[in-house]
Amino acid sequence: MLRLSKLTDYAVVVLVRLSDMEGVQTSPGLAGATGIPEPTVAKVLKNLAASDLVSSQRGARGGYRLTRDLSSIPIADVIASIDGPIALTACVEGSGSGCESQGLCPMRGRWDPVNEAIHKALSSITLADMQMSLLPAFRAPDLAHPAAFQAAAE
Amino acid sequence: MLRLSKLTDYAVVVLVRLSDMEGVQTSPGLAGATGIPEPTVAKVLKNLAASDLVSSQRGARGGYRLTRDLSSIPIADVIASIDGPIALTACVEGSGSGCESQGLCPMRGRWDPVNEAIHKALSSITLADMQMSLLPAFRAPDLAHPAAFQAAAE
DNA sequence: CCAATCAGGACTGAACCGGTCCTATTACCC
DNA sequence: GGGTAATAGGACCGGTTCAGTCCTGATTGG
Repeated sequence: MLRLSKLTDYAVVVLVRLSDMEGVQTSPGLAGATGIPEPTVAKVLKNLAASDLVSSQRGARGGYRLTRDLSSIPIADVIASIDGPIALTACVEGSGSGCESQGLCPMRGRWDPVNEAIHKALSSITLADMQMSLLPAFRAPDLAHPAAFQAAAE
Repeated sequence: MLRLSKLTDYAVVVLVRLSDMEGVQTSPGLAGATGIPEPTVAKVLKNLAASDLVSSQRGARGGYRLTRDLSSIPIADVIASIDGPIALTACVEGSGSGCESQGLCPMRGRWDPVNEAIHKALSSITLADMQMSLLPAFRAPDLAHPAAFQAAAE
């Protein structure tokens, strides 16, 4: 299944949206433009800022801005920013329960080639690629862009 | 994070183990050989049998057997067998809630290139590759192979 | 006929995730 | 200088999903 968190999808939406708009954008503003609830947008942006995918400016008239072009942001970076490091096994991401302590981990290294292949695949796709794969209808005329199901709830 | 289910890891262990042994193997036998709890092994084998990765023989003296060589089993098949189809978004795997009904899905197609890249990456790695990437110490002398943490609990 | 084994589903307890909210802290503007 | 608008960074709760177990059939060999 390889489930990807929904937050990561929101992050892509927000980043693409951010590239469509000029200047500094606030998180309430982006929430309105994307239809994603404001607290959620804020959470996503905080994570993205911590990973330097966007730069933040505090205070009144503050907001967020892209630090680089969409074509310079591999999707792997976005996933790593929201979901943490890309790895498939619990073994890799320090669950720490008995694996290292025993010195003998049966699955040590087994998934390494797989992780590597996935990481490589995700690094070769940029947000610009994903933006292009969107249907033209959703490519941000004004605010018809995002979460239609959210809009229905309002 | 891209979490992969633990069952899938078990499946790899069992399949590799199965290729090390001659003839038909029972699920209690494989449980003993791998250290994985028997009900869990049985569950995994049922799924693998349903996907034709192993063939089953019922009745007394029955058991499981590999249907093809490890080098002919891409890891993508194992993941699909245990975790279901490989797709990252909830949208793809029929959650059905309002997405299609509205005719306008904002994330429609956005993740397609990513899914495709991942699927391709996972299809290019076979179980034989994963077997080789194991440390020699764990490559099945007798039953030193698997879950060391399980063995410790017995 | 009996025992061993697979088939298939139901069930439960625990972990994870999405989403919200609250309290600082910073910077602009009057 | 004070008020306001915005980010920073947590803590927190509810729902969902998953790992693991068990139970009841169906099948086959002795």
